[in-house]
Amino acid sequence: MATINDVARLAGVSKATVSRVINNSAKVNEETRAKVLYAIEKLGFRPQFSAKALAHSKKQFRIAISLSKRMELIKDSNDEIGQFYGIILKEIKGMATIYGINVKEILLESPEKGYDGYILIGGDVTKEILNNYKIFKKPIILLDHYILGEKIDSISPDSFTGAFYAVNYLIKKGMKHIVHIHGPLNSYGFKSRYNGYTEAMISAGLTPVYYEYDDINNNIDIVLKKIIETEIPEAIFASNDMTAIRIMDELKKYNIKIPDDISIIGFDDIPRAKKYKPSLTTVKVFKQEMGNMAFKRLYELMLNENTHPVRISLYTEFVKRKSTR
Amino acid sequence: MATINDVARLAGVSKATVSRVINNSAKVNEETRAKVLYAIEKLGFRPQFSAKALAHSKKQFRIAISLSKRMELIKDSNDEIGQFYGIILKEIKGMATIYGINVKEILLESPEKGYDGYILIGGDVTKEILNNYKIFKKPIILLDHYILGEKIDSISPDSFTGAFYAVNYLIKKGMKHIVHIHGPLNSYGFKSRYNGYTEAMISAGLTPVYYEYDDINNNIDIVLKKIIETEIPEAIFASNDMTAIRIMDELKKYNIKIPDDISIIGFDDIPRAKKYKPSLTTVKVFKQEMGNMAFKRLYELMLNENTHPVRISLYTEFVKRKSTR
DNA sequence: TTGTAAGCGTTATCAT
DNA sequence: ATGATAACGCTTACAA
Repeated sequence: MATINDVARLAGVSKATVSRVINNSAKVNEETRAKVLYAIEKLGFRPQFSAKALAHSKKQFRIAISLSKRMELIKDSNDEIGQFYGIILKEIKGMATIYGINVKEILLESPEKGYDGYILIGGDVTKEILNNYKIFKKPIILLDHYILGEKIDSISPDSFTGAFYAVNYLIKKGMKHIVHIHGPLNSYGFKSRYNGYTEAMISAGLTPVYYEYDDINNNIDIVLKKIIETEIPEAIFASNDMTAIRIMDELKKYNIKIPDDISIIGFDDIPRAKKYKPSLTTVKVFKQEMGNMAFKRLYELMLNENTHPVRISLYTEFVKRKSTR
Repeated sequence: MATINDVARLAGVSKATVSRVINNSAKVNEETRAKVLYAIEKLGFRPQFSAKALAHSKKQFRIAISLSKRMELIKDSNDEIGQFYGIILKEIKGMATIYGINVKEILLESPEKGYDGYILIGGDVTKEILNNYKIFKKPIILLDHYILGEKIDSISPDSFTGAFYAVNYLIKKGMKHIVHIHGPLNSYGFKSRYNGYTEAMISAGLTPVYYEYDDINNNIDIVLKKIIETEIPEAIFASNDMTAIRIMDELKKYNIKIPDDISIIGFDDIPRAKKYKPSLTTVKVFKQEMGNMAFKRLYELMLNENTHPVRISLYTEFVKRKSTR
C-alpha cells in the first residue's frame, strides 16, 4: 500500500514535490521529475481519492444546475417540478453546502461559462444543447436523462425495469386490456417506461396500446375521451404520477370508479401520490438518492477521479396502494 | 458546511462523542445523545465520506472475488479469461493493495462466509447462486453481469449501445446481410449485444439472423459450416473477440478473405484483437475502469455510503481495424 | 526548484 | 460515559 510518503522517500524528495509531479501543479526539475516518476512506477503508487478529496475540501468550486424553459412553464400550472425535481434539487444543494460548493441555477437553453461543473436536469436536453455545454470543457452530468450515442455521465432511475414489473403486476392480476399513456418519447425516462411496458405486454402475449399526452397543452381530457369512447380498459399505466393523477381527476368526472372499474399506476412516487384519494399505486423513484449520486459523481469528475463516463441507473421500487386492484 | 466539530461545539460535547452517536459505536448517555442529535439536525450535518474513508484507511477489510467453474474450464483451453477477466482482476487486486485490503479468489458456486464484501464475476451468476451470497448480509457487486429484478449493484459495459453502433457501421457501409453469432443469452452482456444488433438491423429495415455458439463445446466449426452452407454473409458480428477470432481462424480454412469477402466485428477489445492478422475491428470494453469502479463501489458499500443499489454501465468505444471494409 | 508544516474531517486509542 | 489527541494520505501556503 504505497503512499505518497513512500514515493517521496524512494525518490529522495519531499512529498510536496511528489504531489507537484502527480498533478503537474508547479514547475519541477526534469531530473527530479524523472526520479519521482520512477519511484511511482516502481511502487505502483496511485493517489488515494479520499485523501485527495479531503485535502481539497476547502477549495471553492462553483457548479451550475440547468433547468429547461419548459420546466419553468409547467412550474406555474402545477407542482410537478417541486414534487419531483424539487426534491432532487434540494438534495444537490444540501450536498453542495456540506462540501462548501457554490451552486447557481441557470436556464438550460442559455449555457453560462465559468463554472467548474454542470448538472443538466431532465429530458429536455438535446444533442444541440449539450454541445453548447461541451465546449466549456468541464464535467457535465445528465440528471434523469440519457442521450444515445453521447458519452456523457448520466444518472437516472431504472425506468425500464420499474415499468416492466409494474405492468407485470397488472398482468398477474389477470388484466389484459392495459393501456399506456406516455409523455414525449424524446425524454429517455419516458421512452424506457414505454419500452418496459411494451416488453411486459408482448412477453405476456398481450397487445400494447399507447396514447401520447402532451403536458404543455395539458390535453388529458381529450386523450381520455378518445380512450373511453372505444372501451374502458382494465388498467392505465401512466408515464408519471402527475399524469396518473390528472387521469384520475378526469375519470371521476365520468363517474368511473378506481380501482373497481379501472386500475391506475403511475411512476415517480411524488409526495402527492400517497395523499391522493384513492392513493396512487406507483413505482418509486429514489429522488434524493439521485440528487446525491449526481452531486458525488460531479465532484469526482471535478477532482479528475474515475473520469471514464458512465451511466448510472438507480433501482426503483413498486409501491402498491389503493388505485389498483 | 457543518463539520463534526461544529456539531460538537453546539452540543457541548467532544467530537469523539459525536462520532459515537453517528456510528452507534459505543454507549452514549441518552441525554447526551439527544443533545448531539439535536445539533446534527439543527446544523444539517452529514459526515463527509472522504474524511470517513481516510480515517478508516488502516482498517483491515477482507473481500472475496468469485469466479465460476465454467471460467476455470475455459481457462485451460484458451486465454479468454486472462485477456478479459484477467485485466479486470488485476485492477481490482491493485486497488485492494492500495487500500490495504485483503483479496481472496473463491469459487462462485461455493460461497464462503466471512468476508466484508463480494465481487461476483461474469454472466454465470444465477438467482440461486446470488441467494447463497445474499444470506451473508454483506455488500455484493455483480461485475459484467446484471440480473433482471435483482436489486444488486452491478457494473457492466454498455453492450447495447456498443453493439448498436458497431452494426450501424456495417449498415452504413451498405451491407445488408449481417449475421450475429452470440454466446449464451442468460449472460446479460451477450443478451444486450444481441438486442443492440437486433435494434440496429430492424431500424434499418434489415432482417436479423442469429446463431448461437457454445464456448464450452467450442463448436464454432459446426456453426460456421451451417452459415456458409446457405450463403456467405457480408459480415459477422460476434458476441466477443474470442469468438470473432475463432471465426476468422475457421474462415481461413475455407479460404474466405477478410475483409474482402466478409467483414468481422468482435466485442471487448482484448489484447489479441490488435495483434491478430487481420487485426480485429471491435468494440472496446474498458476493462481496467470496470475493475476500478467495481472496487470503489464495493468500498463505498462496505463503509455504508450511498447504499441505494445502482447499475453502472461504462460507455464503450468502436475501434475500426482491418477485419472490416 | 524544493522542503516544511499546517490543515482537511473523520475514527480510534487511550486516559480519565 | 466522555474527552484529548494522534493518525489517515494528500494539497498548498510559506520559507528557504
